[in-house]
Amino acid sequence: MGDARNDKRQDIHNSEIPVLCRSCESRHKGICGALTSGQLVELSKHTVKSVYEAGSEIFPAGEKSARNANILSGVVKQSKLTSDGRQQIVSLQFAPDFLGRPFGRHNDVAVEAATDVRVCSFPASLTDALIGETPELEHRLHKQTLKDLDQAREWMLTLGRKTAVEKVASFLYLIATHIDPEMEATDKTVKFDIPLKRADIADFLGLTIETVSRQITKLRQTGVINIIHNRTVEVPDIARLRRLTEQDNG
Amino acid sequence: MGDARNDKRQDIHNSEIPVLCRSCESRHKGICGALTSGQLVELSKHTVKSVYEAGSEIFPAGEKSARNANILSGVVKQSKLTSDGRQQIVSLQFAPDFLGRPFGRHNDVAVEAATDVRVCSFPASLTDALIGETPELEHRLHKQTLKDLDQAREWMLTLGRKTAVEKVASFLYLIATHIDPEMEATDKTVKFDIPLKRADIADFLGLTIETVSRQITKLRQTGVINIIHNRTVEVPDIARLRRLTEQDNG
DNA sequence: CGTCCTATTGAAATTCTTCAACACTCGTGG
DNA sequence: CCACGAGTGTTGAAGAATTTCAATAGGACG
Repeated sequence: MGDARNDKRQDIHNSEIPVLCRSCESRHKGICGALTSGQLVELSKHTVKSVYEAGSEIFPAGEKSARNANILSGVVKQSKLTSDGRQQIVSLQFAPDFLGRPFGRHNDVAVEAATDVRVCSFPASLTDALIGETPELEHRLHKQTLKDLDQAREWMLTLGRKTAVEKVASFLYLIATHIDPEMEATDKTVKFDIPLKRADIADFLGLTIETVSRQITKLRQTGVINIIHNRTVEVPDIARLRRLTEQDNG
Repeated sequence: MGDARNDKRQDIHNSEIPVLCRSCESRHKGICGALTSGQLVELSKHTVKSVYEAGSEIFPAGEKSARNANILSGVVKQSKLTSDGRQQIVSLQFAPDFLGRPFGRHNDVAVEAATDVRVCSFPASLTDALIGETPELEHRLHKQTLKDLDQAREWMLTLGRKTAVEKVASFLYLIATHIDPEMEATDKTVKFDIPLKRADIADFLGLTIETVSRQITKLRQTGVINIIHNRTVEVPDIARLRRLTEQDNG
């Protein structure tokens, strides 16, 4: 990050870092990088690693979650429901993102595993206490919230103003660039697995399953993508896909 | 807020508070409440009050804004554009919200006055410096960012999964409850001015002007609202309007 | 082998948009 | 005082995009 505020990390020696945290991405890119080794030791005493199967619920909607977590691997979806059951996915999150709300705010969003997911969870009260003693921790959480806000607003443009093909192209482009950020620049063929099933893609794009399927077919027929298998996609020309995210001819 | 972290405000005496700030809503409900009187004096030396006419640009899109601001009055819209000119409003903001991005992050959003707007602006570098010395300030900014994120996600559900009538009802309900938060509970007839023109409402809802107009007509014909004048609306039964935000029959 | 889950495809129905015409308000200037 | 034009909002009819309903196919698993 090159952030001057990270100075306090200097007192961390590898030998003092809990085994649990040694190889964890959150310690570098995630929020745990704001903590001293002493704090990490304290945190790790209350920490549980767990695994959620694809489709299972991590935190229920509409409750102050008693625990927070860091994503270790997998993709997490957050979704909202209307009273009559229509669903909208409002966020996809990847390792090493933080899950849950600080300050006891309740969050009217259901948190579910989209793929199999591994997380490292700890009591929410502990997060709040650590925030109180470590401004750098709040700073990191704040930066993630700003990033989440940017992504939400970017997606509002997609939901409100893009056509069905553009939406599907935007989704594929989002996944491709999240799997490997380098991918944005490359001119080589790019191959990846879509971490969602069609129903989830539809709920993320504000479309029906059928429309998603038809648009994928259209992208395949025009050579923008190759479908290796339902979930496995090849993109021969990522720049062409990116162009399609904003103009459905092209 | 009843927040224990506000202790440092005890050293503020009214006599020491800059004239500029004395009657400002931001000092209580906004971010300035995190500052000591000394910091307020310092801030006020670099502060400018300005007025923007409805439709004028406050900060351009895609630049690191050199200044930040607090809204004193009026409604501010933030919008995103596709390369071919389609527009989506991603946020409406009211006094005493903070405008601009801390930490020199650039923000790919155009900030415009929806109504006539008064703001109190100051150099972004000063905000960053104050954040460094006052954790409570970052805490308040963080809380506003969390609120913005919740609103963005709520609106994603509206954009992705609601019908045209539901969208317009959601918009009217949003405005009604923002004009006066008490309004949510009342069973009396509620009257207010819509702060946006039809084109803006359309850009906020992901619809066309014509569809917005037709849905407003429909709501009028079914007695859900009375149109006093183009921008002036009466809602006889706010609970009925709220019900319409999630099911277009009702 | 049958069943469940996931995904695709077709045809009809619906919703929303596009294009076009018209109405209202407000300010300017003859 | 009235005419004119710009900006804003409404309405109708035709067209396009997406959804809905229905049928089918493939894979995973007991």
